[in-house]
Amino acid sequence: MPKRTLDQVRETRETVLRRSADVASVNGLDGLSFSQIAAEVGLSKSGLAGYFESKTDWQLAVIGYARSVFRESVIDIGRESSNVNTPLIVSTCRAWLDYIELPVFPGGCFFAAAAAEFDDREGVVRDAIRGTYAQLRKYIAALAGRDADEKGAGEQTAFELIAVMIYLNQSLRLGGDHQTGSMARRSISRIIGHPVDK
Amino acid sequence: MPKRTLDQVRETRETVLRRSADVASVNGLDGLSFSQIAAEVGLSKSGLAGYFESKTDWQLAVIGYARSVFRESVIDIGRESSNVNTPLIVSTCRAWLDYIELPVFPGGCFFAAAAAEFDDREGVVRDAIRGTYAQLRKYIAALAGRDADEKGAGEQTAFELIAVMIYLNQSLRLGGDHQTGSMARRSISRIIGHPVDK
DNA sequence: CCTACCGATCGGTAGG
DNA sequence: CCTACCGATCGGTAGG
Repeated sequence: MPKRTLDQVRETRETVLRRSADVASVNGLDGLSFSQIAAEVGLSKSGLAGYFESKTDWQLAVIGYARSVFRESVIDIGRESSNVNTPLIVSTCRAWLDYIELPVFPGGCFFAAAAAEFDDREGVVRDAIRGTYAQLRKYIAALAGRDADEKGAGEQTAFELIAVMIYLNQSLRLGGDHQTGSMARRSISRIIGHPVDK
Repeated sequence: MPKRTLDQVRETRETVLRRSADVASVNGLDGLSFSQIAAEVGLSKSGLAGYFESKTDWQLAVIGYARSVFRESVIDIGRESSNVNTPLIVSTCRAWLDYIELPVFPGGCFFAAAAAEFDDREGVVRDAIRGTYAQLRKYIAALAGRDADEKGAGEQTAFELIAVMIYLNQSLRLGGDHQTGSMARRSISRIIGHPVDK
């Protein structure tokens, strides 16, 4: 008979992953250390490490968790707030702006940070980040391609939208630029052909 | 009488900074370690550390060196290759694309990597990176504003250009996307109102 | 510019 | 899930 129920284990794991994703959004996925996160969630270093096979396995689990946060904060909210006056691409861009500007993760967009950190290192972590971006590009391209004239216009729109979102995120995190928000909104409105301001 | 001439010291320092910038473009500015770079340039760890007051001072020197590389590779080449058929904004974008795609630094754009790494950490390193972006934005906005109708159009153009360049860089480094180059060129051509392909 | 060292921290494991 | 340990590496410094 286990000392902790399966639900308790699941809850601890959830707490660990949430805290890990928050820290990784600021310090990077390599900036995660077992000892630091363990202290923050009230475990011993080895107690925490026991939840994962290795640091890489831990990083993959954190990426999976961050993906679920992005899905809930951007994709799902975008779907729920679309209506007859608000096409899905517009409501999704609004949820996306909120995700970046709130920000949902304390270090801003988790995937912008993770991509820059791992984009030159081969391995399963980079593969997971690449897959996340590929899936996002495909989803946004499908939304944008619905009311497009030319073939390939959806892909082009998705490329430009992601570019603006990444630079908006970087500029907000770096600080010192008070025009960023309005310039990003002007670009997004032009790219999707619809005002993005509420 | 010093054992090494001032020119030799300057040459060693140049070698150290070039190698440091190359490594930092891949592993990040925090990924630099005295022992690793020292071994690569044939110095002892303390021999290398003696060139700088601290690791932070070293990172600032590397940023300054990377700035000179960007200036020579993008700003200066852009100026030299402008002519009656090629506005400065166009030739600069072409040099910029080369800087990213060659790539000049083995890890792609040094400043895209540095910004993502330090954008959440207060201090002189972040300040230096922010200043570099601010200067670039101002320069590009001035180029783009020359033949613009509206006021503020130059700033908007600079914002969108940098966004596309950053995402082009990220997508190339992450790999697996064969459309990136042509999509970036299509965006850039539209943003500056002039075909960027040679 | 070198060797030799400092304390701190890392990921990981042994053993319970 | 804990304590206690491993070898490796870090930035930095003492002393020459």
